[in-house]
Amino acid sequence: MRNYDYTSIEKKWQENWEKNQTFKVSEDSPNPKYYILVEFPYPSGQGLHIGHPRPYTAMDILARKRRLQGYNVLYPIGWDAFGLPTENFAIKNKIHPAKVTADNVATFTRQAKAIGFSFDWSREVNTTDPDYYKWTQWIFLQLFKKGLAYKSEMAVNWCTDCKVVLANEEVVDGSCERCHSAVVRKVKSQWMLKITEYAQRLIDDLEGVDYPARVKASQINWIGRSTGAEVDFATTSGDVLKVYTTRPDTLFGATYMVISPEHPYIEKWSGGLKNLDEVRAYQESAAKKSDFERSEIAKEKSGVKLNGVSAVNPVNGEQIPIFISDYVLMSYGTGAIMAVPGHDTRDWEFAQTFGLPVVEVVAGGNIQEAAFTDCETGTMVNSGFLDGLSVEDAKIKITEWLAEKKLGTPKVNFKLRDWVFSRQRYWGEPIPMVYCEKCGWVPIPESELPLKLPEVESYMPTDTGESPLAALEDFVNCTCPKCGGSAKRETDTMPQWAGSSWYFLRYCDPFNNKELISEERLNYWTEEGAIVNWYNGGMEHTTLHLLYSRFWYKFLYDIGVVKTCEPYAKRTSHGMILGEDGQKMSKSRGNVINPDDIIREYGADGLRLYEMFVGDFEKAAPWSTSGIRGCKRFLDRVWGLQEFIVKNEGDGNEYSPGLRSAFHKVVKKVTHDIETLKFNTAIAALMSLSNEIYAAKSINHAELSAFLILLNPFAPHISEEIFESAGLGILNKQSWPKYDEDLCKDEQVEIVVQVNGKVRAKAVVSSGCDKSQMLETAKIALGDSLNGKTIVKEITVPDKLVNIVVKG
RNA sequence: GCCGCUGUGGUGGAAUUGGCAGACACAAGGGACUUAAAAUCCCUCGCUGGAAACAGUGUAACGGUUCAAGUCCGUUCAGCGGCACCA
Repeated sequence: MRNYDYTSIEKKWQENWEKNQTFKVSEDSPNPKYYILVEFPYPSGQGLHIGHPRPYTAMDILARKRRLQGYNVLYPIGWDAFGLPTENFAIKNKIHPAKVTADNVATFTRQAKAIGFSFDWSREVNTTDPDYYKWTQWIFLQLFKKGLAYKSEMAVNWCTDCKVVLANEEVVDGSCERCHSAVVRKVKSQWMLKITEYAQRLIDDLEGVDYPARVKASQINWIGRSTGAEVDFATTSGDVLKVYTTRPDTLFGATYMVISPEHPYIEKWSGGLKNLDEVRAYQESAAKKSDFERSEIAKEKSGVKLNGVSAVNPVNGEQIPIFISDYVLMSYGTGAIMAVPGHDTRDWEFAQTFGLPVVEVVAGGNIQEAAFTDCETGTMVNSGFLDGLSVEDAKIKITEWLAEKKLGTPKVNFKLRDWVFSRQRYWGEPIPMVYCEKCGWVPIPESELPLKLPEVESYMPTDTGESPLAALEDFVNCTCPKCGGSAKRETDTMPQWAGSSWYFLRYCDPFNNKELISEERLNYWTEEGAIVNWYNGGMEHTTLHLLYSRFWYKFLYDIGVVKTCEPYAKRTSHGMILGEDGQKMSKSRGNVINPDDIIREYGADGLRLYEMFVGDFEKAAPWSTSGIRGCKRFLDRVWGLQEFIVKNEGDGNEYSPGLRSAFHKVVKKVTHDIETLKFNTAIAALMSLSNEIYAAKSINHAELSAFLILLNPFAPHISEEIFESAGLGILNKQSWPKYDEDLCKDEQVEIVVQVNGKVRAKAVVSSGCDKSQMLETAKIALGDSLNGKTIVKEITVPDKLVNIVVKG
């Protein structure tokens, strides 16, 4: 027997697959389709991270299994290649970002191929390819035409280090998701996408898809739906101050109002304000604060009373003061609130600070001590016609009352904000819009797509908040497509999330330059309410890419480009691979593992097997060098199985009697475990089976074939090699082994014999025997230990256990 | 604060969903082979007592349901993730 020379074996099979285009998929197959998707990587300069192979191997296992099960499998890959790190690297090293991208893609490709992923490389897409981003731009134009893309002057999140605007989703704990630098507010004119228009559907349609509960919960949480009412408060200035509240039932307890420091009424009222200087000073200090400072919870409530204007509580006619305070956000609801200090914690704190009256309108707590916010148990008091009602009933009654008096309407609100879609950087898709003094914002004609990124001298971001493209006069100056007059191009580019919001569609028809995707291809790949059957990706994208791409897909559905309203039928999420020290891998911690080193030392199959064996796929797992050694040891033993190969007796297709049930059981286990992402237990079952074969010192062709096919998705190279050298043919042309439920059972089974729930003996019975036989055997096994005791109860579980309950 | 999740040996983790807790590995210890080491193979391996058979005990803590609880229910503690001055 040859040595297990994994390096040359892996190379041999990778070349074989490439030459034979083994994993190339076409639409003319008679087999049922199955579309498996992994998140395409951002090709960074560091090369493939040791964490990448975890999800990619998992879905590769599924893809290989599905092919062996007779499906026409699409398992594609591509590159999400626009982005800041590439641009920054290009600036630092004075290389064009396109060149940096090409180099990085080459490295990633080499590494991915070396791990033996069964991607269909012929469908590779790259978001920075003009033939690709032509369609990203096209989608933007459709959004604009439907009024879902608009330019707006607004306070945005500005990363001081990246010098770029961030979407809300990209701000984590007040700092930049990517570089962790401080994020400040900056007023800028930005392209926005109306994702809020889809908020309700993004919640509702989660019902029909198979996502992990935590993913659904996160998205619902992020969208943040609440129900309540908008209520109009008249002011002494003769205006109507509209507020949003989830607790209209507490209206009688509203003793003051608060508006955001950015509220437009402040300008309107400025003439009549006696303390305008104080108000202005507060507005300024609020504007200076970063989002993080402003949202710090522990801090004291601050604010300024507006002297010279007050409001009237519509239910009881009482005059109440109006304050400005930064605890009221302009971006949520109406930017103004009615304050009910008795029943809202923030209002209570504010009232304490400013010595404002606290009125109890829901009995059940102690409002001297703290706000009583419970909606379940309280009873309405001090509330006129609401007195005596439960909170729930009071909400209904007051809402009806408000509607009748035309003072308020029921209202649903969302925390979700529109998506800030402009980035002031070079390396992104140009936004295909021009600004004309006469016509305003005008889309460029679709025939001019793609609007290519021009070559520039300097990619340096600017502190002024302008894109580097703004310095290019040839690019900026253009003619208005509508009136032919002179106009200027938009110089901001799209965020990285743009290209990834629809890439899975392009895989179905990657070279179509007439349409985003052809009708024919779309029909072929769409089924059962979605296009992608199974999408695996990181939890960190739950409220970013996953939400964005659902939004775009719904939009494409609305304009008739796709056939279903959800893109992904099933979503799963993998855990991270941590460093050996249990910390996140990072250069600064010095705990980074390089996949190239691992492949050299343990082989691609060893790496794949280890990453699948390391633990629960959905949980984070620390890297372990001795752990991968164990997996390599198993592969060595698999190689060693070749010593025990014997010719089958009989017709040559049968498992040997001694291993028959073991094989059926393992086929069943591996078949099911892959579907539920329990790769670790599937591998454990294969290890056990291998140990049994070692004990038997014999494996016939039927057994070897089944064993190798089961192992193949996990360790494709070694399994193909042994399969071939045993004269069994080409493994990837075989079909997935079947199991027989009846043959999974052993003829004799060991049962546990308990007395009063404690194990007292073991016994062997024939499988499936009846209750009386089990009891009889159990009593023999117990011997005379039951003497003198009264049997109270006898419990039997078929093929498992007998429990005899005794007294005395 | 709200929402979601998790807690099992020295370690990663199993346990057909209520039926022998610790599968499969890793680490450790002992042995075989070797001049030696590596590799490989064999044995031991939750804790307590015992030479052993075995007995007791044990799944974060306490309580409950049940013939039977890691699994179900209640309370508490600890940790992780998401949201968060969102009215």
